[in-house]
Amino acid sequence: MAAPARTPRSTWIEQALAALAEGGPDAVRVDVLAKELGVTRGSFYWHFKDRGALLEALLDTWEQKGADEVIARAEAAGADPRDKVRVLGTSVPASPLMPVDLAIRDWARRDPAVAERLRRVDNRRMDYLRTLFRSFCPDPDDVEARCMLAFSLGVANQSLAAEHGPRSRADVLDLAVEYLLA
Amino acid sequence: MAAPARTPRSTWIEQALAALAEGGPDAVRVDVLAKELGVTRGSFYWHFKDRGALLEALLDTWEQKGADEVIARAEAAGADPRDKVRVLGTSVPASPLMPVDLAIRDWARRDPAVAERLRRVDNRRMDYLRTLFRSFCPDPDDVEARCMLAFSLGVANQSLAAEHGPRSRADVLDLAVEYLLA
DNA sequence: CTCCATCCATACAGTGCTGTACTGTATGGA
DNA sequence: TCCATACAGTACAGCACTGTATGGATGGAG
Repeated sequence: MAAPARTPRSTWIEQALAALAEGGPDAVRVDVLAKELGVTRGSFYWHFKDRGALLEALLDTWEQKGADEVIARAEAAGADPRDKVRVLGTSVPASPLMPVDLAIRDWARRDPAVAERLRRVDNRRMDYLRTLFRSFCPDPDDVEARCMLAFSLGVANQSLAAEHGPRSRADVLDLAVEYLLA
Repeated sequence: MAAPARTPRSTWIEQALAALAEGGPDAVRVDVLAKELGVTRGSFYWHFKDRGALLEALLDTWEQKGADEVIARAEAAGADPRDKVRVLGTSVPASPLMPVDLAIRDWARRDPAVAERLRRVDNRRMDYLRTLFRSFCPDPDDVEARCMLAFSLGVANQSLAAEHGPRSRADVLDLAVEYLLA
């Protein structure tokens, strides 16, 4: 048996995801991560060919669980598709994965390979959303419009700095979701 | 009279905005801009104290015209507030300022000073949106929900990689806007 | 014509990061 | 006991970029 890894690959990837969430891909620096993990870069270059390989690995893990985690949480909400949408409305903005998501979205704007991954993940999410809305909304155009609005709401929420007077953001989010479910 | 500046401050700022739009704040590099402009950094350090000063100037100019330009375009659309919203729906995604906007939005997530500027601009925009929706929508909760959705749509549109089958993105955008105007 | 302000070039020191080569070191299996 | 595996440390070369110091060049004001 091999000795248990002291700083296994997955640890580097996790730390990289955190760095990505905080500062974007440019903040994913090998020696910064090494310092945070309390080791030197000697360890890193045993696990990864180079910095690019880490970025690839990071995107791989994100792409795998990017769509599924959110969908699973919604599915756990019960039978009513409207309830599932409501759960998405409250859990998505609060998710710790959201900052990673936003960073990758920004990254995708300038890296076609990342854009391609994002396309796949977004399509999976959008397909799921459509199944939810279709179940209580007969007109396909209407479904598409509401899905687009719902998805936009989830994505943009974190980025919007606007305030709402007496209302909290969570209140407005609820109002918006109910508007889409009407 | 002084000789006309060969590479005036404003040129540096414009180029910096382009770089920001393409690669985020980390891509705003003094010597890269200098090469693009065909001069050396000697010129830059005559106009600006350091790289930080350029970033500040860049944010200043963005903040000034960030809200007003979009609003002006909507106001020029005629008298009907619904038409103004429609104009926003088609002109905002196509605007060349949109990439800058998105880059700043991402930047704001990690820089409180940028976040503060964004807050001011977003509030100006949101206030304007509210006046539009209020004119044909009596319930304040409803106004807030629709404004949030409309704003989200505008912001998220560029970042969403999802596809819509037979429909084009522009089609879906139209559908969504009409849904909000119903 | 001369002077001064404006603008740009050049050269240099310094920093932060990458990647590579090489050298330990702890652990478990043969 | 010896060796291979899985890490981790050290040292070095190199690159990209920053900021500074200094020295022109150019053109209008006097």
